[in-house]
Amino acid sequence: MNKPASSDGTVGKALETLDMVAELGRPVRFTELLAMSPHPKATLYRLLQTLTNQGMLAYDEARQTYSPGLRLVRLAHFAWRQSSLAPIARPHLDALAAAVGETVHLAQMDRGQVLYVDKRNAVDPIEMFSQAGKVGPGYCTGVGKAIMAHLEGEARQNAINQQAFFRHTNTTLTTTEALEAELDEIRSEGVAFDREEHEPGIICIAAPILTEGGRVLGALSVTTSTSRQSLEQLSDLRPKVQSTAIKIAETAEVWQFPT
Amino acid sequence: MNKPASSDGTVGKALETLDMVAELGRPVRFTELLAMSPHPKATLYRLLQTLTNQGMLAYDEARQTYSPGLRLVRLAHFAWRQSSLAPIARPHLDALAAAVGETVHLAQMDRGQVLYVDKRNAVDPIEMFSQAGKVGPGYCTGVGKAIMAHLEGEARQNAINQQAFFRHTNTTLTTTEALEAELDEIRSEGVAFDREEHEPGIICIAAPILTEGGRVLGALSVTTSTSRQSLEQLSDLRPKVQSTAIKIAETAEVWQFPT
DNA sequence: GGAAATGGTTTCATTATTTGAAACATATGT
DNA sequence: ACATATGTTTCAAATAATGAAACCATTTCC
Repeated sequence: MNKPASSDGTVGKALETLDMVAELGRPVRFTELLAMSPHPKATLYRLLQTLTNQGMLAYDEARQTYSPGLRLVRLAHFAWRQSSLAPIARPHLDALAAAVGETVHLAQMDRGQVLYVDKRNAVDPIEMFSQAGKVGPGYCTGVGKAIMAHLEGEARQNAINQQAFFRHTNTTLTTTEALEAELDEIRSEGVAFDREEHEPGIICIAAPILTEGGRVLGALSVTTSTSRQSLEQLSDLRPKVQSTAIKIAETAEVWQFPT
Repeated sequence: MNKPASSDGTVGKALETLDMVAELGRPVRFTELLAMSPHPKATLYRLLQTLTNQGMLAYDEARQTYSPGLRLVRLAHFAWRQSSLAPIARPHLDALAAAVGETVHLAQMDRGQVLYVDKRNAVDPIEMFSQAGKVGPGYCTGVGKAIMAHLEGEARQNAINQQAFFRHTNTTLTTTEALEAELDEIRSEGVAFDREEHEPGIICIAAPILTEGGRVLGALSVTTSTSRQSLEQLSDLRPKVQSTAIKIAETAEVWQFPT
């Protein structure tokens, strides 16, 4: 009886494998996967075959490499429409972006990481390179902290435990204690700031999107660089950011968005 | 020994179930799924549990409903970047859209259906998975026919066999014979037209994206309405559409896009 | 040219997971 | 309280997954 980290039978293993391929972000050969996989050759081979049959992976005959398959794009379309805040938040994000003229992000939490579900880029007519679907760390982004600050009890501990606490810059919070203190602060403050904790020169203000009952659905942020605005200037945007968050929450409530 | 359509063991069943939930496009209750599922109660129950654990489905406690989960969005991000033509085609689509001032679609084939992987809308800018990830029929869209026309032998028959041949309008092709004749025509012509076959008043011109070796990677189209342009006017765009298709193919070749 | 290595695929007896009818819970309505 | 609809758990039987090893096909090295 051995415990392979965490998995739901064969399906779990298959999906873990799919993740491995996807997160590499480039075509991979069988052998390379074998090296990082916990499974023996034959098992991995069949997992990959199954995933390929199913269109979850694409196999390039010529190069003998695997990549994530297009079936995922199709499935994600539905997920994005139904389970993300993006469709609901759209007009509000548009308005906010127009008003502040800076980059605006909309994010939700997915297994301890921040998942960006929509974005407005002030200047260029959209960096269409799929920002939706990108993931980022929770402990050193404005949206991540804003969301975590409003998680309760177990969910919060869970999220905190999943953080990597890698020191990206010298302001990055690198301990659970520091993060917890910051989250309490954010909770009472109502907004979160990213003080160059993820990337030097990049700062943001973020507000949680909270339901009537206090459940956190996601967060949104306005991001800028220290060369353009100071933290103080950013914090002047608080009313706009918060009211946008509230409007999104209200719209979600009307639409009966699942929590 | 019974043959449940087509499946790869447990993983196949799980993914089929995931598809079912996703394609309904709205939250579903257990019982509703049970009705359409080939599996007994307990089996379906556990499949759903597994998928939920894995983040492929989201379960709304309050409403007791399942929806596609956000993990899909995250996975699809990678799929879209790696396995779709969209990143490669981006500048070319931009240019074409600017030149023609009409809606431009980029599509690939996924299991007999047209999968739109990018879009330019003359007016409003795009949101990621709202357009990308959408699927449409193959037999009555310009892109669908353009792609199928350049599939060879078995692949082509396969694609044809997967068509539903539902009569959307009175110009819709509703038999394999009619479609095959049309595909031959398209192949020799080089471009495909949608003559209001899918929606009344909507017409388009589409060109296949072909590799050096004649393999079809996808197709792109310019869509308009009969109130704005006639078929004849649309066909004047042929040079622009075709040269864009060629440029995309060349870029794909340089980038070693997997076929 | 031949040997060895590399990378991918298949076999098959063993083992573990999945299965599903039925019993059990837990609401929701009468 | 009763009935009904819906969701969850049990457990022996059926099935599918496993993985060591053999196999096949290329490429690389001597």
